[in-house]
Amino acid sequence: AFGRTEGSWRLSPPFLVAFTHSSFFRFRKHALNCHRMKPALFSVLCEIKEKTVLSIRGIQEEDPPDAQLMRLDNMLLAEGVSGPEKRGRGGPMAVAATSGGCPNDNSIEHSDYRAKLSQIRQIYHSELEKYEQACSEFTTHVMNLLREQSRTRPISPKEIERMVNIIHGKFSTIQMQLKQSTCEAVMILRSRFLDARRKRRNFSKQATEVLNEYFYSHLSNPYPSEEAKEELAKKGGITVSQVSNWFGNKRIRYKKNMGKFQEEANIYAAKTAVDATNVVAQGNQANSPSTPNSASSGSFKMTNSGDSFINLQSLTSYQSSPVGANVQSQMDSLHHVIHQTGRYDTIVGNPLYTTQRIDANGSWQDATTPSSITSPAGDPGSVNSDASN
DNA sequence: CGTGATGATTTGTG
DNA sequence: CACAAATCATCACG
Repeated sequence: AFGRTEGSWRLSPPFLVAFTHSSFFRFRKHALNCHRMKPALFSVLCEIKEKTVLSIRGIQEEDPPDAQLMRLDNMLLAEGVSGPEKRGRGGPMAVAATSGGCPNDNSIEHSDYRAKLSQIRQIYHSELEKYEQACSEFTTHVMNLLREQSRTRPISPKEIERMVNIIHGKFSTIQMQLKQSTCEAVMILRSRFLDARRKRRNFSKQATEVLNEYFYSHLSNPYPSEEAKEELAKKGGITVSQVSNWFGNKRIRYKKNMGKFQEEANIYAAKTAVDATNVVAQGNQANSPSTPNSASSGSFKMTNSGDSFINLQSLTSYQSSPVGANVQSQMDSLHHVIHQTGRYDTIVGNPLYTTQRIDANGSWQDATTPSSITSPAGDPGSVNSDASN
């Protein structure tokens, strides 16, 4: 009767047969109860029972795979399969819309993942519920049978309890199977999602625009702060980690061969330098070190004083005395503006001081270069004399 | 289909 | 943990 409800659980037939057979006795029960030998028979049965039950008693094995079940439980909980039901299931709707106005493919993939996960969760929960229901049903059924039989044969409450425990044990192993397969499904889904995440989609025009703008206007120190990253992420409709990835890739690739990026650099520098040039030009004339530029330098660390010094040095014809390091971003822009306005004809295939600036410096990251700070006149115009006429 | 561009991941370092 | 560098895997284009 039990196996009929759902074919999937594997209860061994003998386990069930023992109880279904009891109906066979039913029609004789009355006769038996009324039999005059019944008390005697009962006592005999009790006697036999007395001997056998003790031997059975010792087999109260506690299941050792308890730890594994805990592990599965924990994983399911961590994966959000078990635990509180979060949202409506299944629907391909409901995407956590990104703040940017851009169609973000990542969220699409994510929602797909979520949908499938919730599907798994739904199945898991319904199965679990079914199991529990069936378990309690079966338990009460068995208990009723045993109670009924206890009138004809000796059955102590302890035994009933033990029986119930056995049943629960059986069902819990089934549950564990369910949990295990659910875990597997989640793992498969997860790995597939990770693979899918690796599937790359190019950023939107807007995103690359914003990122490149920042990169080339902070070329001497292209390390956006956390805030700046968030800002860029918001503007570009991508995540902060994507911004970080982008800058990591960009830095390494830019450094690797800068000639390839010259055109791009000029484009973006010209784009952002329009306002910066004015400020710089004024700043140059006034030569005021304390003028805080508003546009390009937000909240930056600017720890590379050596770098900035070299930058300024490369423009000695414009800058008579050292200025605050926060002007350097405008310098970066200015570099390219000069390229474009002054020597744009010769720029092709000839990476000028931009290249050499980086080369002379070695890298962005640790721009200590202690030598040039104390002795600025060490190698005066070797690098930049041609560029700054 | 080959190839460079490009986003993401991995590995190693401080 | 942020970053550099190497590497992977896909995209986009001829």
